[in-house]
Amino acid sequence: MSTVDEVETLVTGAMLRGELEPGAWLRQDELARRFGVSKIPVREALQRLAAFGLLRFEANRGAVIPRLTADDAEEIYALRRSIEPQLLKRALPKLSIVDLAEAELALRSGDLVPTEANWSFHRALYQSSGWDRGLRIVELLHAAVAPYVILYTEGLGSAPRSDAEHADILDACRHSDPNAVTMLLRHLDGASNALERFLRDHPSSS
Amino acid sequence: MSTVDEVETLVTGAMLRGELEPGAWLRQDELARRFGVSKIPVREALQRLAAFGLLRFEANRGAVIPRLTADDAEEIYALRRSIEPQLLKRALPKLSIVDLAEAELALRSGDLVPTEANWSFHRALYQSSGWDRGLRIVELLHAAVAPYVILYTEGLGSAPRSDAEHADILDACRHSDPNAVTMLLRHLDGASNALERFLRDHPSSS
DNA sequence: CTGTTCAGTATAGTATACGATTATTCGAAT
DNA sequence: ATTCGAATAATCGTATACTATACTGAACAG
Repeated sequence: MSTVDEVETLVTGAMLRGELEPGAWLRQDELARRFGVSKIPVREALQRLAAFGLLRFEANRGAVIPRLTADDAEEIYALRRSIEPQLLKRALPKLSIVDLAEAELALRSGDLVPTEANWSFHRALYQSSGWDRGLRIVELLHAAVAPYVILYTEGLGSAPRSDAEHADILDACRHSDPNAVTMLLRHLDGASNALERFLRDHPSSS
Repeated sequence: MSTVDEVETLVTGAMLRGELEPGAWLRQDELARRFGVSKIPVREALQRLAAFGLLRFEANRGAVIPRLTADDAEEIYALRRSIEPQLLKRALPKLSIVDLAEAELALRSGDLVPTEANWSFHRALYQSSGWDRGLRIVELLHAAVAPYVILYTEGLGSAPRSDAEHADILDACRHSDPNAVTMLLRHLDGASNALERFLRDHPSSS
């Protein structure tokens, strides 16, 4: 695994855990020091993430985590709803014991940040689809909304509604029940509505 | 526009025009010399493209244009069929004179490489959707299949079937006819089948 | 007191340099 | 003639170094 890969993993993880707030500037020297490398691999990793809009390079000002508008959230969830059900549909007949165990583990791990646990759960169910591009796109869509999902769930203590839906989906997956796909769609609808409502009520100060 | 952006545009364009064959190695020094810059911005641009799977970095061997399997093509077209109709649907009521003119221009420009003209046409119809992430994802999916589309259309002289479908779609768009969306879907189905058949008949030597 | 100019500082962006890894060449041995 | 291996060349990946741009704050003018 190259240095660039490692830095990318670390930064993506930080985003999924909500450690990088919207509007925050990523100081290249600081990241380089923190990871014990030079700026070069740091910049290359950031460019990868910028390719997906996970952060934005502004000329001579560096990389910033963009603030999302309600429209952004609408787009991101539209993309997720387009792609994720297909990933699940393809993975459903191929789901292994390991996949199911990982999904269950993600559900039980109360210590994880909810957004990271959420992605672990979804990834476990998708990873056997064999569609690497789609999986990667979806991961970064998750990371893009993570900072906001954390904002609106904090205080709620790991949304019980979402947890229940996850459990239901996992149950259906255990029986290779194709209803899992429509349940996933409804689950995404709920998440989408919640986030869009939050963003309209709390417009990020530019 | 930063140096990295320029290099990225040049390399993406080269891919869309099919100037970079599958399996080809991208020599960083050579690209740097060709563009009159150092390796650093070249590598950063390549990392952006690698993020989408448009090329792959192999440890200590550099960046290579991956060969597609029929499964890859299936995934790519599944993603395109998921995303592009939505882009068109959203753009349809907002299509401007300029968008339509650009689309028509792309149809008429017989001198362009077919894959580049094809993307010009589609982009013209999608760009008013306001969904930048989706647009970007779709562009790179186009670029990913371009080398193969060129292979199987060469000799055929700009597939007349596809051209006719484009003309029909454009016509529907002019009247804001929502049928344009289903026509687009069928168009993608046709392209998908053609490419998958080609790849199964001509499996790329690893 | 407010606005503006002008150093000084911090940071980004790119070029150069160099060790590390991989590919290639060429001669020797079978 | 073919294969093996060591020396050479080519290329990558990253660190260091330099330049350019943007931010900060103090001195000054209005």
